[in-house]
Amino acid sequence: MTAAAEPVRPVRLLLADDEHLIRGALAALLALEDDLLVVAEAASGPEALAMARAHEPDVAVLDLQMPGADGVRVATSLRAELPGCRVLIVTGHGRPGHLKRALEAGVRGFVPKTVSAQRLAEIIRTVHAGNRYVDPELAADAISSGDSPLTAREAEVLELAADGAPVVEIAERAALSQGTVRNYLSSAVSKLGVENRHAAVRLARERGWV
Amino acid sequence: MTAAAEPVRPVRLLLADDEHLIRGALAALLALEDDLLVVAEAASGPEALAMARAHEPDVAVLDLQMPGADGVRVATSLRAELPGCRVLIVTGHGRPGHLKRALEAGVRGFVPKTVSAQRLAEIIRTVHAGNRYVDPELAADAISSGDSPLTAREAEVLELAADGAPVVEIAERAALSQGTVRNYLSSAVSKLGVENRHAAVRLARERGWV
DNA sequence: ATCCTCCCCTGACATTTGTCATGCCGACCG
DNA sequence: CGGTCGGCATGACAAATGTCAGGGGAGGAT
Repeated sequence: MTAAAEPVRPVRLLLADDEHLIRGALAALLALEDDLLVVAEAASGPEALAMARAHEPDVAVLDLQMPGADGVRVATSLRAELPGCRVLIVTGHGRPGHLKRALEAGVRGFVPKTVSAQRLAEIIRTVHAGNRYVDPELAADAISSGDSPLTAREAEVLELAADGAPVVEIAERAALSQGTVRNYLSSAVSKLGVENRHAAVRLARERGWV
Repeated sequence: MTAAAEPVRPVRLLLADDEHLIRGALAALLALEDDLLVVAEAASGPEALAMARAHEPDVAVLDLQMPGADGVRVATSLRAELPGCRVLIVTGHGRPGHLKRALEAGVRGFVPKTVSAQRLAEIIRTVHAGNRYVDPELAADAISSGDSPLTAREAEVLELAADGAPVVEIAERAALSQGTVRNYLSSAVSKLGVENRHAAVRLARERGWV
């Protein structure tokens, strides 16, 4: 484990996760790999962004759920500001919609936290080399969930219905008649094959369609 | 860091978390402490129970959300089978109700994953010494959220309503008239000060009242 | 013992939500 | 050009949900 014999420049990493315990542990484990170097850590979305600007890492390893701005949002900003920085998203419970949003934001890797640290190190190298990596199981979920069958208005109305607001309020906010709102809701419910609008909201959220 | 000079018997730990990445990292970090020894790991509730029976650890460090049986359920079983084994629950997003259930199950410690590894090691020692430790912020949340204002039946009906089932079905499963079911739902809604039953379900879940 | 309060339960009524038949408009195709 | 299809929009009707007034019983307080 010497330096002179290894002229390779290490991969510089940014680690962002709001759970100190995990972030610290992860940093310790990744530090064991000779070719990886953690140059910055962050506990929130905005902090991750600031750290990235300051340290210009090669790869940013971001947790999906963080206070301030989630991993995907950070990735979007990073894409614009630091095009050379690859983004790898790590997540606890991977919902199909997140993966889709993430890929659209230019994220290069997407893995659940169930992988081992060694595997993660490999994936970091893969991503750094310019390749993509998404967890096969999450990918399968995303593909099977497919594209949204909802029309623009249906999605809009469903979103307004998300917090349990009554139809009158939705109608007002969407500048529609109550009947029309019910119609879109009903249509969404039948397209999604669920019992009522609340289940529809849940499903659409899971699939990332709202 | 030698052995002969330190005759203390290390604290034997069981680590249970379904996220391999985190569990592995945690094990590595805790291994750095001379007086802590990870003797078993598990990725699910039942597995944690089996491991505990086999290795009889001094302290079980359990994640709250695991497949099979959650941390609190495991703690309950452990309490009966291995009274000498202290339980410490570690959780990502600490909802007030969980803490209450955990303490009732005889858990000795309850901390969020935002603590540092060093702090966790200290807390493990605290718990092993027979003392209790709960994260101050979580404790404050739990106290401020208070006890459930719902009666037994109200909670029961609300739980049956949780997956969006229609009233008729709830009435059937609870062996009540539809009117009664509506009544309990309505009562719960007004007690919780929310708009409709779905919001009530969400709130009650958050507070741990169902 | 009697009152009072709280919980459990019910049916009738008003409101909200879900479903249906229908019309309008723009896009695409023959 | 005329026809057809899918998205947008509406109101009338049926079904589910929420609200109300009230009756019966258990347990604690006076």
